[in-house]
Amino acid sequence: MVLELEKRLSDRLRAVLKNRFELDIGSIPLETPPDLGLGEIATPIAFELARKLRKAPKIIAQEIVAALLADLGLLPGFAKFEVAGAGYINAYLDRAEAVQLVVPAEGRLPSAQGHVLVEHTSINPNKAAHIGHLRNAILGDTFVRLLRAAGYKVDVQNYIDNTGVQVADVVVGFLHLEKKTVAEVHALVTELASNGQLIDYYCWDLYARTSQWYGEGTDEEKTARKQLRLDTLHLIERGGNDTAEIADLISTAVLRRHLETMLRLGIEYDFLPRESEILHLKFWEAAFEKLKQSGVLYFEDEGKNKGCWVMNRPGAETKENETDDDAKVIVRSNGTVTYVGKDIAYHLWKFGLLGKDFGYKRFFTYPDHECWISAESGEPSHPHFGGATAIYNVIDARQSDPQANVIQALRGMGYTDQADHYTHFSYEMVALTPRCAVELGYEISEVDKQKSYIEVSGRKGFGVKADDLIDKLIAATRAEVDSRQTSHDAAVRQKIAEQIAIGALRYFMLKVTRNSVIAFDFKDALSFEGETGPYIQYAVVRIRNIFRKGNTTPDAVLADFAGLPAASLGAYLAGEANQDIWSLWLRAGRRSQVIEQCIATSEPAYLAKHAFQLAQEFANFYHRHHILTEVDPARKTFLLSTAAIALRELVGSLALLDIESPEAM
RNA sequence: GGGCGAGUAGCUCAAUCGGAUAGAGCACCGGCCUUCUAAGCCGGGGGUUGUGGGUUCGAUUCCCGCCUCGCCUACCA
Repeated sequence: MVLELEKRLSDRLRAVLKNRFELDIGSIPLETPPDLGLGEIATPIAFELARKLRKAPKIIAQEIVAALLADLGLLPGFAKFEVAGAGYINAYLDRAEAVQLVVPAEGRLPSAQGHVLVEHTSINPNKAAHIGHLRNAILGDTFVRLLRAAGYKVDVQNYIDNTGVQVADVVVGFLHLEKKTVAEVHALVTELASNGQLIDYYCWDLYARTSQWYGEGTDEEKTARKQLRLDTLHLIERGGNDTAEIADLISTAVLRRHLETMLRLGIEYDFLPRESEILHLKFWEAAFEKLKQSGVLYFEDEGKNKGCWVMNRPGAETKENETDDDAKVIVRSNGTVTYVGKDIAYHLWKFGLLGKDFGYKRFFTYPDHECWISAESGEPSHPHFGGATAIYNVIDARQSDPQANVIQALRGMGYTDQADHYTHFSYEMVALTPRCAVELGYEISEVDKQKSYIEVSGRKGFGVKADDLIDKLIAATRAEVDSRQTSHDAAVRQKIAEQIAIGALRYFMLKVTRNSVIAFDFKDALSFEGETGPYIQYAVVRIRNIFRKGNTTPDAVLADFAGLPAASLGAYLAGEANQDIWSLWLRAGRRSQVIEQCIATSEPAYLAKHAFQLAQEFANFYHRHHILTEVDPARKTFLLSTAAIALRELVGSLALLDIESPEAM
């Protein structure tokens, strides 16, 4: 509703400025006044025009308002306009008309065009997922839901680096610390699965042990171990040997665990491109030719990068006949390609610019769709991925440099449109508070104790595993549900506890904007009061109880609502006494506006905030108006309608955050 | 050294393109359950927005200097 009315207003303002002042203003700045006494929509446009027109802003505002009022019929939904302060123009909505716009639909946007590819999660398949990975996946998954709500066709990808050093490190652990053969590793994977034990947990410890082992022993031993690590990496990259087989076995088993963990949070994927295929299907070779042809890569024959193929960094000033030692190495002097090089090839594929494709195999089945994985020679019949018009990479802020290099390469090759539609959806890490680290039994240094947070480290095995956190949250909510829901049986209580726990976790990760570090603490994460998922879910449960006790349904109530005359609607929404009700309707009418804002800024936190504020306004309404004891039947219908719309908007907003709305709590 | 980000209430965070009186939650203090669920509501104290300048009708927001913190900056992936 608000989005629609804002569009009407800015169109009308543009027309007024054109007719009256012969001005063509591209976009009219609109904002929300600080309180409802000053209207619902405001514009400070008169301030901007003051200098251009050589007039006081107040005079300009008065002229604009006079023009708007003269043709008020051209602006359905608006009641009046006023000049306030030094020159603000405040618009007051026709409240009865506005709520009638909210009832039929909210959350719809003019359908967006385009095929979008979102990549998220992308955990190295060598250990269990931890809280940092949860932030990534939850952010990505929520953004996918927002894009789909706006009408985009979206494919969800989870990139799997199954041939990297991290996988190599656990393979070194299996081969040289545990001295296992391929057959023994195979047996271990089977045995763990049959005992209900988790391979990713097993690898979590082994990876930490191996990392520690590299740094132990004499200098000679250290050098030898380092070499062992490199040799193992190369064997895995090459493929077709026992070492690579172990890597494949482990990374596939761990990957499956990651998909299971994420599914607990309702997160699903469409395609899992793997680095092994990027290597074996020679994506890089194809990209290398294009990069050389376009001049993005050049051979350095001087300076510290002598013998390498390099590219200039974004913003680098290139001087004639001078070696740029700051250039990014893409092909090393020994002929091997760096990570960024492979990433450029992969991103050319994402935009359909590489001239090559993966093979595809089925990998994981969700209730309503299949998740595919890359393969050298796949199934004959398969969907096609890649060839997107816009991409979003949910990757933490520490990788902004390599991401910028990939974008720079695309731009350098002349793919400016693609570069413009390449979004590094960056976010800050999840760290632990020192208190939390101590609670988990880690020994931390005096220096770390003074910090407000400590970075988690898979290498050190330092962190909170995702499944452990989810289990802990469910246990905590289950205890609470058991004490409240004595009439429900255990299965129902468990279901409710899971919905609340997952809701709390997702909200916890989403309420903070992307670029702030989350200092994780069990105290905050296990809190279900105040600005949390459960607070919002609680509002939903209360509304459902009203309908249950009132023996009616939202649909029935809204059908009656249609029969209410506009005049009585206006009366129910007018004045100071009803301001909380109007405020709730107004908030309910903002979903489309919020979705649009989230997409424009790549920031799901605005939707989380919106859902919370809506719940808060409902809680306020709930305490001030006792609905079921209202004696005037028409007003009772109106109050019930207010609850019905609040319910619809709360459930709808939560669904976009993939937070379920329990029946009881 | 260079690049990026951050510094806002005791703590954790918001604040739309530069807009009106800088807002929430937690914590603390005081009230509210025979009423549609108290995972709730109401009230209270709490701020020189790191610091010094500048730009202008207007700065938490933009520019410059300084201070503090984090991350990135390898022929690692």
